[in-house]
Amino acid sequence: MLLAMEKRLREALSEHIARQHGLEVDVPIELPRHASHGDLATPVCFTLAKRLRRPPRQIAADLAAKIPPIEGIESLEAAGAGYVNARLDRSAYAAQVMESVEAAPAAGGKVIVEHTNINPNKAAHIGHLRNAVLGDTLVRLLRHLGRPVEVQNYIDNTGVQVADVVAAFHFLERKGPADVRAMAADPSVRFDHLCWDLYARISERFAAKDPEALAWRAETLHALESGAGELAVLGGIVANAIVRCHLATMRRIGVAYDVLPRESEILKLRFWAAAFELLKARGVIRFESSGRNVGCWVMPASRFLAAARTAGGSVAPAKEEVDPDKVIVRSNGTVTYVGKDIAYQLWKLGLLEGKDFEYRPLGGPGDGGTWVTAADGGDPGAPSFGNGARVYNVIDVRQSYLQDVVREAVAALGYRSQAEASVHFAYEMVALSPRCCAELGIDLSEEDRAKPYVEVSGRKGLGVKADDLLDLLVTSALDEVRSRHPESNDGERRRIAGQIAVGALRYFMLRFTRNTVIAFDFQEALSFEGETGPYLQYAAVRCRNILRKHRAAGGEPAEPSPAELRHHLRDDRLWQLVLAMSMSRWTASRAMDAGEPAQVARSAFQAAQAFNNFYHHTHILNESDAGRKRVLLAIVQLALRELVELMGLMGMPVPARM
RNA sequence: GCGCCCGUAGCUCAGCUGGAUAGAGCGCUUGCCUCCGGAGCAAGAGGCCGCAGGUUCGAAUCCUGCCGGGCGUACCA
Repeated sequence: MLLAMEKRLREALSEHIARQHGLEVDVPIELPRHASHGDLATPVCFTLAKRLRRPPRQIAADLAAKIPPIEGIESLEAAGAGYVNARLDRSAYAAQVMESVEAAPAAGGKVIVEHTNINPNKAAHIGHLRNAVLGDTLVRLLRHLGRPVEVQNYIDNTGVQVADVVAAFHFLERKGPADVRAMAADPSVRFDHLCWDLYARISERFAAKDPEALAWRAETLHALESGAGELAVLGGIVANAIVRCHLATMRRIGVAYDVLPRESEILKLRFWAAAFELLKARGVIRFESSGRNVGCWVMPASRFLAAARTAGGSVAPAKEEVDPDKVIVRSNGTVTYVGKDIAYQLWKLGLLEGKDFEYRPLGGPGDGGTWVTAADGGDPGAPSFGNGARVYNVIDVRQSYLQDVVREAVAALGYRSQAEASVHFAYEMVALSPRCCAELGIDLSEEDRAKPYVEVSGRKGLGVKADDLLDLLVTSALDEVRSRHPESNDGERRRIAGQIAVGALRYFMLRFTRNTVIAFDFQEALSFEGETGPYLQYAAVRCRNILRKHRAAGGEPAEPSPAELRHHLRDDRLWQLVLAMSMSRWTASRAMDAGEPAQVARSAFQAAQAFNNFYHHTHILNESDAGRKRVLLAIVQLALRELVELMGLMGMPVPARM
């Protein structure tokens, strides 16, 4: 509704300016910070002032006086040094907002969002949670705005990281497929947590350049890539079991996927071979017959380094030993990670002709309708995936360089518009605060101690596991619920505690903007007071309590008459509340334009604050004026709808009570 | 060296793409339950928006240069 009014005002102003002054200008509309400045405002007269050579205040006054009436807008007035402030027709606006939810605008082409992408060799940690929450919120935002979305979670089941854990099982632990399978199936063993420790153990050997361990790794990696032998079998067991663990963890926080494209199928179906031919044929990569990268296929730096491009071509290496060209195929003929990623990106964009996966249902407990790639023998009834009009890769900012290479490779192949439609949805890492390290009992190196925060490291086993954090949140929420609801049964208390834990976690991951490093701290993450998820949930629960009590007392549905709305919305406080509780679509749209899910979090918090303030100042159920009571109850319903909508965008559960 | 990001209240962060008097949470001080649950509300103290120039009607926001910090820059993923 707000979005529609904003649009209407913008169009009316720009039309009038075009007619009156013959100027085509962008009319920025903003929400004034102070209620006294109206409901919507524009500073457009400041830009007009220059071109018309007249003082902005005069133009504003002129505009406000001469513009024909706009439906839904009660008045326009010049204010300040040259603003035009608009006041909405309160009762008309409120009546519309209260009666209907705006339908989502028309959809565009399919959007693919790839997120989570955790190496299937150990438990998920807090950094992965940020990725999944950000990705999932992006998905919810897009769907809310009417876009068809496909969610992909790429599984690198043949990479070094899996190989390392497989090597640890086989060579270090002397476990065979049967043993590992049994461990993975044992409900008393947290298999992903076990692998976390095992991975850290064998990584120590690699870090020490232990030649024996390095030989194990090479042998295992080779076995995984060829897909033959006991090590390969072990690899399949480990990766599949860990993927199940990750999906279970993500299910706890309400994150699901449409399809899991796997590296093993990409290898078997030879996606890379097709991409390689394309890259060679179109001269995107070249074979090096001399120099540092002799025997490799490389992508010249001028292709992807912004500096090199703007400088007009060749890159002058600062030092001889730095070669900015990117190796795509190694001198031993194997393809690098970027190469594989280029092939995968091409497939996602529908540009890898003649290559496609087959799929089968993931199956198993709680598969949630997820499909997984199959090299052959796929389900003939499987949907088709890939071929997106737009692709978001949710990957942390440290991968920017590689993502640039992938994108520029797509562009260099001649697919400019598809490259434009490939978005690296980057975010900063989750690191550990010094206090967090101390609480985990980690003794830091001299070097790390000097830093403001320490990076999570799977190799060092340094980090906070996602499940552990969730368990802590649940325990903490459970204590709170127990003390508030001594009468309710254990099952219900657990359910509520779970909802609070998820709400707290998701809000925490979203309240920081994408390029803020989160220095993780238990005290902050476990807080349920102030700007937190439970604060929002509690505001919604309050709405529900009021409405429930009203119904229990035999109250009528809250449908204020137009006259009642007109009368009672003269109260600025009530009007501001109506306005604040009708912004979700505007917020979603702004957040999407800015590519910043944190704006949804912010906005939801502000809505909850506005409601809580209202709640404390206004008694609703014992209001004696029947008309005013209907208006107040309608506002409560509006607030509930708004809060549920915004929390839904963030994937936060809304408890019935708490 | 080069590239990207960050520097705003004691701490953690917002700041709607250049607009009106720079905001929130935590912490601190002080109030608020005869009333819809206090996971709350209200008030207060706390700011050379890293520094210096520049652009303009107007700069926390844009440009340049410094000073701090982080991350990249692998024939690892």
